[in-house]
Amino acid sequence: MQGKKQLRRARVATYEKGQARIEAILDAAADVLITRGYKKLTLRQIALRAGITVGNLTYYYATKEALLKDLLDNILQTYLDEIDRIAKVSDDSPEDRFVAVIEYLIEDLNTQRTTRFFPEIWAMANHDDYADELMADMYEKERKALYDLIQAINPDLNRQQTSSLALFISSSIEGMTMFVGAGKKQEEALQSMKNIACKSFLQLITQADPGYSGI
Amino acid sequence: MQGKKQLRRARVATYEKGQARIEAILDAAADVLITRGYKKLTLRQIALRAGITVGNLTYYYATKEALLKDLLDNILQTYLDEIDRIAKVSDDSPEDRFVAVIEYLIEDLNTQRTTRFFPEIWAMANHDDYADELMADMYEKERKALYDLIQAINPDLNRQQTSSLALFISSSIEGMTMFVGAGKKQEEALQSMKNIACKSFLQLITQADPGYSGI
DNA sequence: TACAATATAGGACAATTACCCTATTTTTGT
DNA sequence: ACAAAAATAGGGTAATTGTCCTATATTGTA
Repeated sequence: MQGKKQLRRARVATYEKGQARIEAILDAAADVLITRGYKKLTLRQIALRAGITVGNLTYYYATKEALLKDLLDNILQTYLDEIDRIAKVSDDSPEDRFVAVIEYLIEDLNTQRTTRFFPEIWAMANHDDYADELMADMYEKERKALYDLIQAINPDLNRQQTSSLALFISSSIEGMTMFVGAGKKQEEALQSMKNIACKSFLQLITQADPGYSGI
Repeated sequence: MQGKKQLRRARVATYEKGQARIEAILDAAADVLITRGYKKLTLRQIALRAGITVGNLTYYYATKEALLKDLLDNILQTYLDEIDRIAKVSDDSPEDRFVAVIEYLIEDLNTQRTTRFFPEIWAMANHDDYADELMADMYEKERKALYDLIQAINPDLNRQQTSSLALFISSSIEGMTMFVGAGKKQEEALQSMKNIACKSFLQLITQADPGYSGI
């Protein structure tokens, strides 16, 4: 039907050595993307960083596209797992869990992995359907976690209000990526941002008359 | 001293034709960057879009780097001019001017020029010192405009509090770039975001006891 | 109208890229 | 221990890239 390549994923590595190699390749790719950027994310750079030859690299990933898919899957899943883990700690009150999630997301900006990787993905998503889809999935799940927490804090909010708040909160935090945290000029401002964010978000959620009914 | 190229800017075009050509080149480059992304931003693509030959293109820009500098300067300056223009309308109350700036920034997300261009710049800034510097300058000026408005609304806030608020507000809005507006799934949410943002930001500014004094 | 400056086209170039192919080495199950 | 499978290395290739060069065409002005 279409002229696309068949192999959309990594070769199935049966031996332990092969499995470890695939991990090493993905680690190397992430490292190149973070330190050198998407433009320099070449098979040769990846192979070099992984300590193997290009021939060996293409044995595991027949196409660069397949490698990229695995790389994105891999990294985004890490973040989703962490969000789920934190949001589901049921010991604390909804407010405490909400604050914990917000603080985790903002503190995560202290890692170069986050501050460098996400802008690359956002740019990729502008022109790569797969990256766009995967990113949309991730943020949808993040908003779902926020949605549930907001509902638990203030059940009087309707669906529309809760969704809008989740979207506002999620995008607010993502926006800090370019300004605070690892390697940024406003690095020391991270604590202030946490304080303002928590205070402001909780105020939005708990106030009786939310004047942002939407549409 | 260093082996860098000399020509950091466009050739000085003395004739009208040359001036118009440089504009056409920058327009074409912006178009390619927005529609195809940084990876496809090649001299051949730019020349094609501008309707000239590569030979002619390199006559005006001896290096790709020089073209990129002019391109970034050009686009970022557009945004700065607009922010200045709006913030300095002195007829209205500080609150009204503040809301006008916030609404302008969010409504601007309805243009593909904004939603596509900025993620590309953010990614570039991660690995290109010039892009990083230029971007930092632009946002610093944006925060300065917000700083003045916040101070006018609530003079009781100290420097630290005002700066933190400006940073929070600015980054909050930038974060919406990936989620609402032109070509995004949450496109219809733009109005909700405007409402929530204005309400929330004004609340932060005007409340008597800001518990986010920071460091 | 000449003529010098400016603008344009077209091709050549070395470097880099993703991908492919084949020969060789290493690993594993029997 | 041995054969089959898996893993690895190394080189080859066509396509694309930024830059350079030279020959014409166009323009403004003395």
